[in-house]
Amino acid sequence: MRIAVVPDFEGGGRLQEISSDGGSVGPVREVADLVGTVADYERASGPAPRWVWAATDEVYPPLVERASRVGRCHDIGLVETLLLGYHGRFGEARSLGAAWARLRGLEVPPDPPTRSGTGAEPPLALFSVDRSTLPSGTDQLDALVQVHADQQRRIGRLPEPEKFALLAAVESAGALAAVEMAHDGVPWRAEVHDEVLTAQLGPRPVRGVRPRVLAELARAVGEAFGREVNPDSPAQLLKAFAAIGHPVASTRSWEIGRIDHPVVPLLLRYKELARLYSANGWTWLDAWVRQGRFRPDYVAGGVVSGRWATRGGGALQIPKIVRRAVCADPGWTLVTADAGQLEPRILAAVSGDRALAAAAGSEDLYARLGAVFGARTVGDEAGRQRAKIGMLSAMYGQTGGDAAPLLRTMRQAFPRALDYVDAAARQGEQGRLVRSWLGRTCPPPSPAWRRAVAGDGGEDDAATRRSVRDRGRFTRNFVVQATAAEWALVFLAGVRRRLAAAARNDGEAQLVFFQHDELVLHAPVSMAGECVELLKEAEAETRSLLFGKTEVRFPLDIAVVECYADA
DNA sequence: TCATTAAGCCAC
DNA sequence: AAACGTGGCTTAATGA
Repeated sequence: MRIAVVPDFEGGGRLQEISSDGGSVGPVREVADLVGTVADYERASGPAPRWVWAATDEVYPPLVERASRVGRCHDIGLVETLLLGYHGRFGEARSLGAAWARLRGLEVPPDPPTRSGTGAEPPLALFSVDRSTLPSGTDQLDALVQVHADQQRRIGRLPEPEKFALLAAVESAGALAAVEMAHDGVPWRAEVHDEVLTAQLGPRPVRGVRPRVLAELARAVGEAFGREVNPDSPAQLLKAFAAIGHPVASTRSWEIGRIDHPVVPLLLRYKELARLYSANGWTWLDAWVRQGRFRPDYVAGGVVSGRWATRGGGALQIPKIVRRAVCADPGWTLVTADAGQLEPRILAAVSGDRALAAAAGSEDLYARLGAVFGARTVGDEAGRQRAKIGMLSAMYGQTGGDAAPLLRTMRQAFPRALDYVDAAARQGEQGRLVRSWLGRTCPPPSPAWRRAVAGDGGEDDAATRRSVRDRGRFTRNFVVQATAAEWALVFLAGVRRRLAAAARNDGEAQLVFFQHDELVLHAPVSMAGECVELLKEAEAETRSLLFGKTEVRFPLDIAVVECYADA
């Protein structure tokens, strides 16, 4: 059963039961207490409803705020984005109002501007404002029901409707999880974070002053150069290096690291610490951690490949050293699950390459590949490294450095896998679209790209060739990265469903962090074993839902730890 | 003065 | 070893 719901933003709303194809509809219900009504439906026996609403990030937060969680939903905006993308219409407006306008042949309203993040500040109003793009006077519930029915029809007409329906379901489930994780937050010990910072940088300075260690390093860098230099200024560094007889093309760490001069270690250390200070220092701590929780503002489906993005807080780039501050509450534990070597395993599964699939049946795929790259023994680390670079080159389109001979070896040993990514690259270079396993579609090239490639001769040939190759690398990587992202979404949805079933009462065993191919659960110590089992079950389910019977394995690196840094 | 761009580095 | 995909975020530099 599906239930379309439109909140009135005063605590109530209107609902209507609909069939899954959207065809038959029940009577409209008007309720004053939406939270209670949703909870009643979720508690009722029988199959759980799938809530159909315009946008999860608008409708769901007030429910979660009042401890009313749902199992499943259909997010009209996210599904519209996927459907538009499938037909090469990436970037067109995706709101309910836009979809309704297209359905009715009316002028399509632009999407409302995205709200900005609030940092650690809690949202002001319990019920957010109505950001509907429907023309005033339109029956919002009626529009919702019609657009939903239309989306289901459009999915049904696709070549592989079941796959796309799965994609729509997990994209929506991800949106639910994103709201819940933003609410629950990552357990974060500010005092541990402060200890890490103090150990690295010296005590917290007053506003506007460099921490002691950074100030000392900056002074030492200046002395080594024989002139005053702001180490934060690439332009000044370039001049300073030229002045000491070591001209460099850039001030990137790896390039500077090759220079033999006493300033180099000082500068590299400065860069490392300056990064920590500015990106995840005390300012970040003040802005993003409150009452022992870091609450990232996730943007489900925010990346073209289907990965998530974040708005402020940089939750997807938390440096390793800072993870020391992520600690379970007393009596609780963290259960982390990392899908190791996910992308090459995905390539093995989607390409159907027998040899690669066989290697992907083992725990360490790269080690198994080592033999192909001249490793004499199983533990030959150099052979394993060559295998890894060869594999990554195939998936990322690297051609420089040592990649070329390794790629030739890859092509010989794993022809079908290489054909798969090569074909995607060719499609891209021809300006065509490529899709993930479930049907997420890459954006088309820009009009400027098409003009340049169509080429009336006057264009810069080298630049055009480069943008063609860039596009090829993008589509080459897209087919793998986007499928890996949907593996992660299916997994996430499975874990989330199992956690809800395992909950003994509200608030137990939460999903608190999701980072591309890695999940972190925060659970009472007594539930750790249960969580480990549930993660393994979800992996098995994910594998079979996506790829049916396959030799490929997706081994999870699971750790039960007090601190994330120990995972 | 404020908005935008470039460079650089963090994560996967 | 160092021109290889997706991003976010910060500072310096540039421009209106």
